[in-house]
Amino acid sequence: MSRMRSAFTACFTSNAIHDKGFLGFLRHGTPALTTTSSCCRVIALLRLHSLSQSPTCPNPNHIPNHLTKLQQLLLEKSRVGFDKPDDALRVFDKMHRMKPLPSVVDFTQLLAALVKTKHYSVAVSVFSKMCSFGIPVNIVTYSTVINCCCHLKHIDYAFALLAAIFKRGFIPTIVTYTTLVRGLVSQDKFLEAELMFSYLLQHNQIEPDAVSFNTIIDGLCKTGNTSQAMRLLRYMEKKGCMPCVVTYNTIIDSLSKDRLVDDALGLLAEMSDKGIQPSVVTYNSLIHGICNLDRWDDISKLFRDMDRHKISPNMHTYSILVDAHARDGKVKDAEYLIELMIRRGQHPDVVTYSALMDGYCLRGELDKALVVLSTMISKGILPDTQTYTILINGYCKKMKVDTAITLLEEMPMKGLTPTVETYSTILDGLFRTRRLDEAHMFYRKMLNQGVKLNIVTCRILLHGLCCNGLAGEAMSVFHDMESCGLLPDIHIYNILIHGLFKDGKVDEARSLFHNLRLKGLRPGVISYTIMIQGFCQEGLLEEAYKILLEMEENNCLPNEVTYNTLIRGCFKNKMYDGACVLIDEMCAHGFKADASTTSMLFDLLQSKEQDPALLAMQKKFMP
DNA sequence: TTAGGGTTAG
Repeated sequence: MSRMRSAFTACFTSNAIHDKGFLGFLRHGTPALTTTSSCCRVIALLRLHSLSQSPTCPNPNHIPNHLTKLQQLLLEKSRVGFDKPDDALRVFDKMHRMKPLPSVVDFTQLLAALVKTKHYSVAVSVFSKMCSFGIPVNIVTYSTVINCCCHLKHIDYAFALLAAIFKRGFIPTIVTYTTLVRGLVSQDKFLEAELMFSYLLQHNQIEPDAVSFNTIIDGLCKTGNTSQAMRLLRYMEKKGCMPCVVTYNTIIDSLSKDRLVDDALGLLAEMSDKGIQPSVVTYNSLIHGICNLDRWDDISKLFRDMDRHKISPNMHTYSILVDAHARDGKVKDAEYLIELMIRRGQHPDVVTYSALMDGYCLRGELDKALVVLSTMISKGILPDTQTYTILINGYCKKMKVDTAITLLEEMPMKGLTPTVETYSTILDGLFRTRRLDEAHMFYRKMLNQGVKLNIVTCRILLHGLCCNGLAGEAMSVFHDMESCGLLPDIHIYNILIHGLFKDGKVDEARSLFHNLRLKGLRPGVISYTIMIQGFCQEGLLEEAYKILLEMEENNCLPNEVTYNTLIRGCFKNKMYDGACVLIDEMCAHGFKADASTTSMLFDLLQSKEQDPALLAMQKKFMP
């Protein structure tokens, strides 16, 4: 197991750590910016333009007949894309033999057509052919190819192209820079993205528009800095750059995910004050957030609001609802929602069906999940990585880890790449079935394959070690985690404290618990209950009771599990008076004795022991 | 003329 530890360190030292940094120019005061904004004027002009044009808005499918055949083809293809990249290559072949040579715009449109159908690598190779044939390119061509490199995760190539732009004397535009910033964000390099954006602003290299602000706002939200995203929204307004529906949607979504649904609803109201029309995406994010809080009444309100705005629910909306019901165990309702969406002309996809499968797997009804899978396949919808992960989880929870591993091995043959979640699920399965050596080997394999561990993998690893009596090993892994800069959360501490108590390491458990606040973490009801259980096990009833008082002082109310744990502790330690008081207190809070407490109580009431406190208790419960 | 464009579901 110590090999597991060193492997763990190696993995984390090579991983980038998210930093909750925020825009330097907001933190250190605002430099002189000249954003009084041609961008806003452009937006305003565009708005006027679209308003005045709207009655006779040109048909986007209409192709003017003064264009050459080639131009017509390219215009059409840049709209719909090429089905087969080979077709684009053939067109390119013809183009570069034409005399006179088609214009740079024609060639750039060919690239745009490839981007449309996500054939990024083909676009890059066409571009390099263009360069070697000496076909002229311009800043738009470069920006298009930079975008392709970013999508291909070759951010270094993208920056090499920026260097080439400077070398050839072209001037990058806001689009070029925003594309690069977006590339950095998508590669988890948010700090660099932020640095680049604020540098460009400070040096007046760009006049940021809503899209460029949205890109940074998106990055802030994705790195857990929603409040900074809010500040940037206010900043862009102050600078006269109008936020758009996407700006709001990005922040509303992030707030909803942070469970701050009321703040998100506040932004919805703000949109309406400013005359910004919400979209179905706005509502979907809100519905998702509200579902997570089980505020069903609010969902009906939102649906009425959508109706008022003439916005119809789409596939995402239904999928969110299917998922919420399935997770809540209401699989029949989830099934009904799928029927309803079909009746309303929406087509459930792999996400929708997988959500339903997950619902069945969570209930342990693997057979029904498999029925959903075959329904899905019969409709021509192929399972994806997430579907496999859900099924693998279903099999692991049923202790059928070998079948789960077979599914994992099947994935590459189906063109699917398992994610860290897929691997972590199997790791959990191996630990649950106490196949420790295999868990170890599997973990090594994960690391060798370059799987980037996340906090959930750490939880599974620590939990697996603790449950198998290896709390000491878990502690070593935990210290490595800390020294590698990965921030342990409260769940990690709960797992460790529980494990340490199980191993009889009371002092270590106590000191971890006391360190929580130093680490900026707040113990929750689960943490306190684990402490109570641990102390009770060790016969330290006084300390256990002190924890109960401490949690109340800290406004963390004990729940049914907390009371039952402490009451059982009293029983075990023959503290029958205390148990009686606690039982009354528990009932006064509306909680009940659980099965295990009840059976202990029952046994005690039958007992022939002559303890005066026990006799008093017998008198109380069996008068 | 041509490019970034996002945001939502498992």
